[in-house]
Amino acid sequence: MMARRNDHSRDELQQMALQAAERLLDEQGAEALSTRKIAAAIGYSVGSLYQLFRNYDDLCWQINSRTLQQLLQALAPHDGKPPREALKAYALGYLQFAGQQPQRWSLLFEHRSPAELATPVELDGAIAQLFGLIEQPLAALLPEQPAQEIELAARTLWSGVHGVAVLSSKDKLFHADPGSAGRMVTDLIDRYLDGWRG
Amino acid sequence: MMARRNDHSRDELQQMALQAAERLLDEQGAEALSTRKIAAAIGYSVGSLYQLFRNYDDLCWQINSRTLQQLLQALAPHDGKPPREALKAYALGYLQFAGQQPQRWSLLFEHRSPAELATPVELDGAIAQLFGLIEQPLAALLPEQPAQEIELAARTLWSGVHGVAVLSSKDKLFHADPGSAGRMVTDLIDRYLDGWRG
DNA sequence: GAAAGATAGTGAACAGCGTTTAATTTGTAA
DNA sequence: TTACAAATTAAACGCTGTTCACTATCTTTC
Repeated sequence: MMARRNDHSRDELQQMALQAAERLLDEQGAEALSTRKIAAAIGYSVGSLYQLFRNYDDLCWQINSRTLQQLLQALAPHDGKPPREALKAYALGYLQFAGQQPQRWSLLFEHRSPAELATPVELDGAIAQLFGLIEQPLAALLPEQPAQEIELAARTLWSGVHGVAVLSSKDKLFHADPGSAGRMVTDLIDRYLDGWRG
Repeated sequence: MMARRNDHSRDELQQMALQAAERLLDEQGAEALSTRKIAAAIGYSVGSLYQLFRNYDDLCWQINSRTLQQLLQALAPHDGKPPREALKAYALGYLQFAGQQPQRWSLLFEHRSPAELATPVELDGAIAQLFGLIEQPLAALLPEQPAQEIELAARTLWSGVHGVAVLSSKDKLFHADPGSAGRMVTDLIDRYLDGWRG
């Protein structure tokens, strides 16, 4: 009744585990995630999980990598818009994603790994990709600025949007109005961009 | 050789525990914090800790409350400055604090408690206090704006600064220049404020 | 001062966690 | 059919937060 070798390939098993983990994450939060629960959810023992993932942090990173891909996909449709609208649409999409996927968002930005384990390059790359997305409309809006200035402005502006998303997702903005976060990011973008005109 | 009732009062013990916890936190990170280590550090057993704190989250919240007080104290000296300088000084102080106390900062903003446990009012109050600190110079800079608008602008601007601090403390800004975070927050404040002139 | 009561303090226990490993089952190849 | 290799498991280790019966200590009362 145990040890079925050809039921699923390694990759299939990996996908099954990640999906089960994401389900648990969504339903019970990051605190409740555990290797044993994930293993039980796919009908395997804990030890088998360790043939698919190097350790628990590796598993979390793979979830985060998928989350980041989904986030980038959610932002993609706003590609062709006029620069300022594109920036606002990215920001609102960012906010919306954080609001709709609170647990995955939380795992993405709050998962602490032991200091000695470095975050995988793949994850960092996706974040860099996100910054790159912002640079394009920003460069269009500030044509006289050198690339380096655009780079810094993109990071500045997007850090700001990220900050709103973070505090908003934790209900730390102290504003009863649920739409205030949206107004805040569009306001931030408008003011910041207008500030460059002077 | 055990059970010394009059060596320390309840309050003394509580302070000892919090100090020991902060020391462990600073030296080994939030991951390494544990009730047993804290108890051992003050020469008591685990069970005794539970007479001082309702649970581990309560202990973390008390650490966070102290951290927040220290942060507010670090910002206090910039009270009297001209509005725009005050805002920048607050922002730089915020950044500096995050950089100098990375572990406490991390615990403050990333400690996840089981969802059913609500964050204590005391903590929320300190965050509200922080927002209030920003509203003053902002109101001076935008005298024609109604109080509600100032409130929202303070949250917007400070969320932005917070975002820079968060990404900066995690080295997710991808900027070799270590001073770039400082330039980013002052840039953010300047542009945002200038944006209001139009 | 002795007895009684209250409480600070203990340490073992429980259930859970991530992780490793010896042993076993399975599929494949000789 | 036998031998080998790989997948899978169960048990174990050391850790975690938390609880609880028990003991040692102090305080109060007689």
